[in-house]
Amino acid sequence: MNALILIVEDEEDILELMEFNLGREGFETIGFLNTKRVHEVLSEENVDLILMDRNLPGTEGSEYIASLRRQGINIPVIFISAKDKDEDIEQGFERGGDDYLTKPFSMKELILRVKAILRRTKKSPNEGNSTYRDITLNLASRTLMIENSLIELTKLEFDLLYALISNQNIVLDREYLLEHVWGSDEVYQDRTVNVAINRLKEKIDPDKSKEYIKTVRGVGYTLC
Amino acid sequence: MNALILIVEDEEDILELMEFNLGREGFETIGFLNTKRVHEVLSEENVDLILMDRNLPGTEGSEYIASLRRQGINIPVIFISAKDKDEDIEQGFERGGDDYLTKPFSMKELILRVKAILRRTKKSPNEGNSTYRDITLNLASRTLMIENSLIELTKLEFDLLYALISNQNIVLDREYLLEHVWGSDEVYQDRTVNVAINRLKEKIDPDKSKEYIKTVRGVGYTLC
DNA sequence: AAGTATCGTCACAATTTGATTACAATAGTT
DNA sequence: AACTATTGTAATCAAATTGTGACGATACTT
Repeated sequence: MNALILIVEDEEDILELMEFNLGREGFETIGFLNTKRVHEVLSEENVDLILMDRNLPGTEGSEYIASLRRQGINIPVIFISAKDKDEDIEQGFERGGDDYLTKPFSMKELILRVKAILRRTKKSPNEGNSTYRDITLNLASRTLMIENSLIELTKLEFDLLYALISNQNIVLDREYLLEHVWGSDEVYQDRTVNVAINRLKEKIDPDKSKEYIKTVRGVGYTLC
Repeated sequence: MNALILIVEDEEDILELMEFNLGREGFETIGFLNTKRVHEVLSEENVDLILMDRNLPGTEGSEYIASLRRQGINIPVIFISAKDKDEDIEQGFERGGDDYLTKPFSMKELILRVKAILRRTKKSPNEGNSTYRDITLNLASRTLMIENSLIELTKLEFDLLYALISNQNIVLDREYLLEHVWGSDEVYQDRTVNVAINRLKEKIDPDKSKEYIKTVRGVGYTLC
């Protein structure tokens, strides 16, 4: 999954150049000429890094970032600005910037700094995250994302999906599931699993178009 | 708990200047004129950040860092070097640097960059101030501000909110909370947490309009 | 194609869980 | 010591979750 970088830069040609170069490195980019629709996107998309110009029409970039920080939005930010005085740089960092690049800047250096930040902040693959196709399970927050939309699961449903997702390509029989998901002390019927699987399917694929969970007749269920 | 910064710089007067300025900002520092004893210290002390010169007697700083990285040591590194060519900077980042400052540099900027990196990588929340949405916890004065108005919390309530706020997006189960907020010596019931959470909710959101704390049925509570 | 075993689905009941309130116990203050 | 604030526990209520049985649908076998 490629990192998503949001760019705010009011000079259209510079913006294009940045998007082109970052895109060539395999990053996804969303560019804006001002901050108007940024907040909207931040709440909808999973942005990994923000590149922010400071001299923007209307808003001042670093003030905008400061307001994001006050809202508890801690996405990493690199300021890219012609403001190169010591006080300017100080202000940029104090308002929550992670790095500060002064114009004119080299594309190469920008890319290096982008990578350095993402290397630290982007959740390294499968650290607390389990994925299968377009499903992402986050263990810590106990949340399920399917195609960037959040789906609420009950505890049982979550544990069940986690068992399946961490045993991809392995058919889990009902006995195994009852023991590992439900817990071994109580005694349940095999049908209990059927119904639970069903309720899970209904939540993660209401249209029945994805077929995430495959039934293996006579044995159990699997994600494959 | 102050951050510990390890510095390798072969020019003695620059090293002293750096230690003096960083010390004045409240950082602990350990300075070296070469890399000889660095590894030893890294294994004994809990170093939060390394400031590394490149032109050192004997070793080349960035090569030394590269070897640390190969050993799985991922302490953040800021290179501080007179090598300012594009290729030099590229090499610095590729060998595992998090930032690159070219000599001559301003102490102010160094401190800002140090803080920016520690803000992200150090586990402890930044400077005793934790925020979430419009909530601000001040650890030093143990006070809580919500939308510019002061709210009084009891010790338990404060500690509980602090646990939640410093683990945003992570569901904390009752066992964890009892151990970390209440303390592990005594034995309490799980319900105790419910009641405490309730009292906290009542104080921080009497109208029940904000929904700061989310209940995760069957698991625990989270701020998200 | 018919028969059988297995599974999906639905409705309902049982259970679990959390919120809330009241009250008792404890600690800290005057 | 009396008072107050704080906190743990128990009881009650409401709600979400989950287990079960019934039955139709589906897949597999012959």
